[in-house]
Amino acid sequence: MLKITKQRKILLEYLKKKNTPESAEMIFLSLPNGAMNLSTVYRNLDKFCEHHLVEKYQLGNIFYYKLVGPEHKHYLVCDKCGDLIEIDCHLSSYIETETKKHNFKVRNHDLTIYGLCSKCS
Amino acid sequence: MLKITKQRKILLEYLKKKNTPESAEMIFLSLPNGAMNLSTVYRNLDKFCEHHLVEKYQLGNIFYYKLVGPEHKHYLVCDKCGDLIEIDCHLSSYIETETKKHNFKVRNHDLTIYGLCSKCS
DNA sequence: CTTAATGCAAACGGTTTGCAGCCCT
DNA sequence: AGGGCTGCAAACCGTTTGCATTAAG
Repeated sequence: MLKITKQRKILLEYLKKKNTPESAEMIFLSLPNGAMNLSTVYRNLDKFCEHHLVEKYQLGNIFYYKLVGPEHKHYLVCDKCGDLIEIDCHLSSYIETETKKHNFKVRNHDLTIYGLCSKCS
Repeated sequence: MLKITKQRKILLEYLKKKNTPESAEMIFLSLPNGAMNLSTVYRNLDKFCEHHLVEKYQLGNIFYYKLVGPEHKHYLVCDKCGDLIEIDCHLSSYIETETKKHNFKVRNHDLTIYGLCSKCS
């Protein structure tokens, strides 16, 4: 089970408010000074992932974390300003037919669309 | 324009044979000993990307490179053995409708499906 | 009590970069 | 001849890890 520590409460509370994918460093810098160590942020985010409380994405070389919501989502990433725009996932039937062809047992999937947002284009 | 050097010929020839996504290191290790430096592999792969000869993917912390083909493809990635299985992309209409909603100008997209391949499950 | 979580600092590893010399054109 | 390309080694940077200390159950 997951021990409830001061740091974990702070982290979960933060993630609950900001419900967009955020990097460990973004989170760390947003927290009150000295709230916890950067490695604690990393370790706890990974712990949360193990317990399926949080999902881990990857954009560029950076991992982004987000509380798992009831709905699976994807993101439009702006090349210029880096903004993330959430879109609904309607891929289940496509993924099912394609993976069945290869007898592949799906665990997860990840779609990212790159381009320019309305402000930047 | 792109200067034709010994190293670039070797690289392109290699990519042409092996038409699956490969990491810089995989490529480097596959080349005859001393064919070129690792940083030359990286620099040239990136150069090729700039010139749209090569596409750059990202799986885990590693970049994969592949000669651009006429068709856009996606990959099933096996959690266990790391194998890549190519599937066709049928996402254009989904992406078009979703991005139009947000006035987003698409440059590229990337779908990766994780799970277990037939051998490993 | 005893086991897991934390802080700190150092390591990691894939990728990038600075620089001197070399090679295409 | 000159600007791009290469090799080498060092830097980079987000992430991970080892270890001594602290706190949760």
